[in-house]
Amino acid sequence: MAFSFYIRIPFTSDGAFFGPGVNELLHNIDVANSLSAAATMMGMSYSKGWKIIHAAEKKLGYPLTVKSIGGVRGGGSSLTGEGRSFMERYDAFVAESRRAVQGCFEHYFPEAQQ
Amino acid sequence: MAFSFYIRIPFTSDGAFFGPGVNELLHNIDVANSLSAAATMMGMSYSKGWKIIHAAEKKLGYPLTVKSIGGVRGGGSSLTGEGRSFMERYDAFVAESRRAVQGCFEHYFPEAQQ
DNA sequence: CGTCCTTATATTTTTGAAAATATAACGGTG
DNA sequence: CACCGTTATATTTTCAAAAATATAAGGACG
Repeated sequence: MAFSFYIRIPFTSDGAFFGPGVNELLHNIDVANSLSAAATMMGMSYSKGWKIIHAAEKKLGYPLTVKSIGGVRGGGSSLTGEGRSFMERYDAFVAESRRAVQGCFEHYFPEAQQ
Repeated sequence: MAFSFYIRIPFTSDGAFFGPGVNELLHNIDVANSLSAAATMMGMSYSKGWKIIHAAEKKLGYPLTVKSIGGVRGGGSSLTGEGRSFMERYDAFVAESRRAVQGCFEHYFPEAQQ
């Protein structure tokens, strides 16, 4: 018996805006330089990916990605400095939190280990 | 800006079986001695409450509640020793985990504090 | 200037979860 | 023995979230 562990960062009380979904999108945008490709990589429709990024940027008040339309290869997306920073900090935050929670879990549910 | 924090404990990879919902149900059953009343207390239909408890007990392989049908006041539900233990340990697990995650969050997202 | 592939939305369709409803059994109590 | 409020389920209905589809615009490039 293991445990699953999700963290989302809501801006206000009206819902989460940053979680594993946005984070994975940012990672994929960083390698593909394309939101379209990033979404496809994770089996997500472009329109959903766009909505997620759009909502996160709106809540944060600053862009996570820079976009271009038209031109070579039709355009593309890449991370802003703030976008990369947010992604990296989110990664570290989740990894560290996970270690702590895993420790708590093993303490309180010893019968669950294997 | 705050963060939200959910922990669920899945038995296998096929989904969570114990989370805040079951936990709150157990707490309410403990004060009301009734699953019906417990569900109502949290704006949940009886049938949904029953399904949640039923699924958790099935996954765990032992009962969290003892039920009686008919008799005084129509019957009722109360916690088994294992049910109370699980609930108490879940409470402690979540509280301790939350403190740790809050610390991580403040470290990585200092701009989010107030 | 027509072709590509992308971003950017709006709109429609699908689907899966939640809610509501229905029915039965049970057993003290008046 | 009828009543009441509960557990126990199965079935139907509602509804909101997700997915799919559609349409437009942009700009390098051949």
